[in-house]
Amino acid sequence: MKTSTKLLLGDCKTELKKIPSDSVDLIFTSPPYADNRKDTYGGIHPDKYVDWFTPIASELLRTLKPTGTFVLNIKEKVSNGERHTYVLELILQMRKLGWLWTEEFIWHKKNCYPGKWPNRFRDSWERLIQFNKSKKFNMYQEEVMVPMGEWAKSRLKKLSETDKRRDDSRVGSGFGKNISNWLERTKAYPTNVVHLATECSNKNHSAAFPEALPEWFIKLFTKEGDTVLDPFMGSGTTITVAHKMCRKSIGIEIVPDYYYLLKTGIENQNLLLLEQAGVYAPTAKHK
Amino acid sequence: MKTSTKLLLGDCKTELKKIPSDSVDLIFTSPPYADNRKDTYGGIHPDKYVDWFTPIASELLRTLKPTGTFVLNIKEKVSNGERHTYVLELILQMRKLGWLWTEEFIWHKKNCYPGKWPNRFRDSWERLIQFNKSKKFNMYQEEVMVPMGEWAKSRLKKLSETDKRRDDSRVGSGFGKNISNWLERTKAYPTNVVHLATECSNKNHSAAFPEALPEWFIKLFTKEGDTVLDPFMGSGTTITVAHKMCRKSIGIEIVPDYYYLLKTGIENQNLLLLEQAGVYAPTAKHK
DNA sequence: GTTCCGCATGAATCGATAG
DNA sequence: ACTATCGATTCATGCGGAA
Repeated sequence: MKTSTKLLLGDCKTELKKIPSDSVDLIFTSPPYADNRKDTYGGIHPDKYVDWFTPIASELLRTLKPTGTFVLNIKEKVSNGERHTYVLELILQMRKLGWLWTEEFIWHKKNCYPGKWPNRFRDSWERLIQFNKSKKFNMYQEEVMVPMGEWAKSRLKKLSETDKRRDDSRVGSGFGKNISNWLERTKAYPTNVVHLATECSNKNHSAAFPEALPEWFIKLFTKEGDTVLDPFMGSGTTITVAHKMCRKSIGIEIVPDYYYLLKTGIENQNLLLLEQAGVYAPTAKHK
Repeated sequence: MKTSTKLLLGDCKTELKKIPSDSVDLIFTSPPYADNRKDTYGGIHPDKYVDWFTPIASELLRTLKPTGTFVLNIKEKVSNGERHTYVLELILQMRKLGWLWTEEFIWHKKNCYPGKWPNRFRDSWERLIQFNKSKKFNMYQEEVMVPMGEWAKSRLKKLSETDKRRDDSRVGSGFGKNISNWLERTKAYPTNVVHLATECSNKNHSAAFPEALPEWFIKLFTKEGDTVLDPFMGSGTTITVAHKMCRKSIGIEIVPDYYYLLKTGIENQNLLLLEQAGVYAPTAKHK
């Protein structure tokens, strides 16, 4: 299982040129939202957002394999009491560049930012816009199947608890195998709404999105050994997950602190894997 | 409690002209999606959708009160493997006409249409796009508050007891006022994701959306006696709900069958109300 | 070892105040 | 008039210490 993680320090507009054409299976990224991250990408003004993103989108199109997918996590800000239109304009612009707008997934955030205003409710969803280079792209739907509705879920829960108790008195009866059959039959294909909580107050790293989010799309659009690209790496959630899932990955980050933090993190992770191999492999022999 | 329901038979583009300016508090509608309802509005081609809707949007803007709200339920079709862009273009066009794009709610359908395709999942959400005529509009947020999450509820209960004790030792510090705020907090404001089930297999009428959907927005944006308009009435869900909720309403429908069906339905409903009044009012006297 | 509670913390938004 | 900063508002979640 050979994986590699390549990290690039710099502005993705230029760093992307180092990546060969038709080489990436999945681009999953969350670019700085307009007027955010002032310290890094200069806090792009909403009105300039499309112009800023256009050359990057072109480079991304070049690097993606024809069978690959680009998932863009973004949400428009409120500006002067209205939702700003730069995301809508961005989608139209991307199509002009040659991207296909295949789908729009919704990330329904279980725990969204609090607050109260006279004219609007809390914003609890973000866009996950799926673009493709061609109509034929890889999609591994079975990898993200979910347990069926609450009815089946609760029933299974009780069933399995009963079975646990029964299992003590029925060792080796082959009953467990039936259960696993049940489990597989109660799975269904998901929809285009992903319902996940954000990971806040995580001491070590505060990411824009939870690991489960890139994990879901990496499972859906890549297989082991494929290449995942995140041109706006940030704290590196996408890259970390890709690495854990045995995908090759390329991350680009403009802030040195983030870059070096993740570089060290990945190196430690590799070391840990080596250690574990060193620890567990021999003990297994002693059995 | 005087309510009225006015039903108009015809193309809303012309029928809307009969409605006075600045007279409507809420427009809630689900227009025929592109290429749907071929028999009625001629199955508007996706590429012509914005042009077709523009004059209607202008008329709607005229009829709405400055404090009113327009909620548009719509979702783009898949066309040639891509999501069509007519909804995005429509939003941009509406702003050119003078509408403010205040917010986009998501209707997350609990039970969405079944199906399986190799390149996409089932579509389980629709847009509920909120437009306004001015930045100051009526919004009755308390009307749609929801029970807090189980976790917060149990914790708050205990927290408030601690605070009660503290309150005894701090009389007159103005602290008590905050406490009473917290004590009554068993409900929370909702978010901009509305999570409702579709009404499937309703024998008599197949509506585009469940009654709970217009009900939520009617509660949120109008009070009793206000006027609700649905220019694409269809089977009349919005109008029926508005009538039940003691709002005045205006419905426009181009298909005679739908029009007469609802006309009869509303008349029967009124008759029922009269009957009930006739039955129960006298018995009350005998008590 | 559980369960319970206190606390910090968010890709937020508005309105007021200040340059 | 137009932009920049700041405080107030609010709620689900995970962590860590306590019973």
